Amino acid sequence: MANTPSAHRSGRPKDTAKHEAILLAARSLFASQPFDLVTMEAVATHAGVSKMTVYSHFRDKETLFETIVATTSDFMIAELSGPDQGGGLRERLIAVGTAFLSVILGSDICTMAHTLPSALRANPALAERFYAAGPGRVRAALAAMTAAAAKRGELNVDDADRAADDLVSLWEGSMPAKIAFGLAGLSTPEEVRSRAERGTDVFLRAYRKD
Amino acid sequence: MANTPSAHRSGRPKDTAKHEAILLAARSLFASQPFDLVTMEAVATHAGVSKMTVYSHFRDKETLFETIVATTSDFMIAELSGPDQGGGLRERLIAVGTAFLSVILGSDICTMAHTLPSALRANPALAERFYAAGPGRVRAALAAMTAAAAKRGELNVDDADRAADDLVSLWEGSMPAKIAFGLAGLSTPEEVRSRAERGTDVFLRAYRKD
DNA sequence: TACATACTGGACGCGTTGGTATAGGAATAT
DNA sequence: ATATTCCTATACCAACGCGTCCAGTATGTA
Repeated sequence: MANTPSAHRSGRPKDTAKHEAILLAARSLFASQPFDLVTMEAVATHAGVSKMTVYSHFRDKETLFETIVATTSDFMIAELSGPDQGGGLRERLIAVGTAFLSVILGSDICTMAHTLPSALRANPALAERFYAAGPGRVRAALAAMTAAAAKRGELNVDDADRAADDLVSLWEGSMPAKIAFGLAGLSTPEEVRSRAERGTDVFLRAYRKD
Repeated sequence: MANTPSAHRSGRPKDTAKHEAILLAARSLFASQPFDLVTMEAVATHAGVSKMTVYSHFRDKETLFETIVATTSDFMIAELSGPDQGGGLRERLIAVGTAFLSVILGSDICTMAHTLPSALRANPALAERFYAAGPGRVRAALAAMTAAAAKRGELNVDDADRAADDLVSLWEGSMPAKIAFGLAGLSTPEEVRSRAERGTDVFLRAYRKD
């Protein structure tokens, strides 16, 4: 667990600015390279802090990494729980798709999310939590939305889970693979929006009630 | 480069069986864990061979890894260059999809293909080659197929590249992500076939000429 | 002021790993 | 038979990275 700077009885309190600087530097480094290549020395240097200070705020490297993952996971959940209600089906799907893609393709999380799995072969529980908080959560929500739309007669879906799978796949396209291979960088908000619209339209062409 | 066992002028020739054993062990290890965690000692032990023998067959760790990647890449190309001609459009697409998915989801390549990118941040040329030999090659072939089908009036495609992207995405679904996160293992041939058929059908529903 | 805690900077122990050196034994071509 | 090359086993080196210790200094509370 992290040593969150809390109330002290006496003495000099921990510098919360340094705490944040360490987290920021660590996030940046973990996002740009796999776990094993990130050195605690680099984290300290990048944060403008002594290595001992890093160890004073976080017990060890794994604890630091877990803290980053946990806060990132929380951020994803917060991002995705926003757009629930809205106009028509197409607009609602595009809104969810935009929120999802902006996290997956448009933030510094994206590189980390794709270097994470290979680094977490030894920690499956954490990987599962990460997946559940991200793509898994979105798919579940989308399955519910498509099922409801089918009940209203707007869509023609046999299997809601598979339909949700298809929709997410159409949104993402080949971007995750390209990012994982280092052949694509961060997407702009315009690209994200465009992908969400196009994927949604293709999805509706395949699943529309005619 | 690999020291392929070649003709000798005199003396004891290199044992090709050991050469293969080293490659097999290395492939298995590189497939199950990222580059940095694979030790040459483990390769030697796993191959039932002395560490010195490994270095006698391959100059260093990177050369060994490159050899694995190159042969794997060649294997992908060979697998995918098979199904070109066939019956109707749907059958041809399903054939290509099955060949593609059986490599991506059904062979030991799949785990390596997803641990590879994070290990190759420092070697973009190799990553690009690997991508081009796999998904890139399929996408190019599919773009040509869909463009031809559109010209024949069978499909309604505005952008052949994007259509190919959509088709591959529908084939893959969430499987690459799940594999990367260790939440899914090798797929059976039946699952591969099923995914190829379903993805193709959804694609055709979205892009059929009506 | 006195005390307690945070931070720095460097040095270091320890384990791991890539790669080398060496010595002895085994297999094969000539 | 002999030279040559392969293979093994072990010891060894250098580099690296995590985590710790320590002495000194800065900065807060009581």
